[in-house]
Amino acid sequence: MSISVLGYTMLGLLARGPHTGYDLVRLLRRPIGYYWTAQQSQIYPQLGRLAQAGLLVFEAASGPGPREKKTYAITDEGRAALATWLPLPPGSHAPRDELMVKTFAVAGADADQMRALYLTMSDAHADRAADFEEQLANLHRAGAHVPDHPRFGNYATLRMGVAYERMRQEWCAWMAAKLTHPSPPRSARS
Amino acid sequence: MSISVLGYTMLGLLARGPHTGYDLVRLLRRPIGYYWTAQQSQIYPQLGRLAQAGLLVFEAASGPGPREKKTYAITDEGRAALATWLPLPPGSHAPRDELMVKTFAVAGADADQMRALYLTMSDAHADRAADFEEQLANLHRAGAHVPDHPRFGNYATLRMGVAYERMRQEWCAWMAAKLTHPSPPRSARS
DNA sequence: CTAATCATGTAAGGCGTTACATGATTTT
DNA sequence: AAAATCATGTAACGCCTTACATGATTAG
Repeated sequence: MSISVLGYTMLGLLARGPHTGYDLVRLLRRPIGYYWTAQQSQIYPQLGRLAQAGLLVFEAASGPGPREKKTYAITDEGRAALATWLPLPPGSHAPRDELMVKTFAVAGADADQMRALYLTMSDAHADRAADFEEQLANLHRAGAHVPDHPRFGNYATLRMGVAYERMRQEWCAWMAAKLTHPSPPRSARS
Repeated sequence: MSISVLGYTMLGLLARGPHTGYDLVRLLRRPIGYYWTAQQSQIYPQLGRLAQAGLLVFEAASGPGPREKKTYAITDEGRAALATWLPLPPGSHAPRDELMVKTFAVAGADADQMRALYLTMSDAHADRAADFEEQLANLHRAGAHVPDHPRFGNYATLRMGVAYERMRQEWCAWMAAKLTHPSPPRSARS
């Protein structure tokens, strides 16, 4: 009976305005998708559960396909449930950082190959940081850096994204440097 | 048939020396547990699968309880499988950052309550950073900052831990400051 | 005419969590 | 005498991923 994090995530999205399930799939990609993801197949059953709990209502209209198109809107009960959940300390979710697992066991692989991995990851994080910074600049221009702005949530989460990607990029570069031979391997010259 | 990340994590641990399943449960807690976790109930079936694949072998001895105590050791095939997997780019795992979900929907809750949440989290991250820094200092003293050291993997992952906790702490403090009233609410003095 | 977009669902299977179950040895 | 530690497993349930299934409208 209790609502999952995905349920609250969707509630948070619908608190900004009514949407279809299809809309939610798209809205969950950016920027929330950087922090929580869900497959399309999870959305529709979850919408059903939230509606059954009275946190959402929907209006059905004839849709493009064989089924009806349903537009969901949050109810007062839904808003209340969200407002109760938000200030609660987050439950600790299982960390899943595969690169750190590899790093822990780094001694078990070839150093040059591992260095290449960290260089690749460093570049990937740099690219992502640049992307996030651009989005952040756009939001700033739109005034979303002010807490009262309706998209301040987007701004704040993206700020975390930038900080994270930069930190990660630096760590990967540090790691690659550590794995660089102090004197590069050449033909033996005693 | 393919080996899960947990399987490789356990292989990485056993690459350092033979252990029982019980040992692995403990070893998975620190520092790997900061980046990947598993329940005890996952360990034993996984050990069975790895042994069946020929990546591990075990010696059985009479144990304290009703069952035999099995000590697992990595095989050459196991070492080879690990060495192949390590330099591969990590698969992207579903992000699960509940605090960012809450942040995205921050407008839906009372600002003072949310500020209290971010302050609590800021303190928690500061404590964790201090803990990690102490562990890191101990490893440094033991010489684990050198890539050839057998516990360099511990050192490198902890370094990420410190950077992460500091970054996170700063962000939480920033967020709390943002939610602080520019002029605190008093009795109206028009 | 073909492909993409809009739109909603179901089914099978894997992974992970919580809880249950047993029992000897060592520490308090 | 009680509690913690050592030690290995099973069962039920839920969440998530992958894949399947349908079909109208719009864009190229």
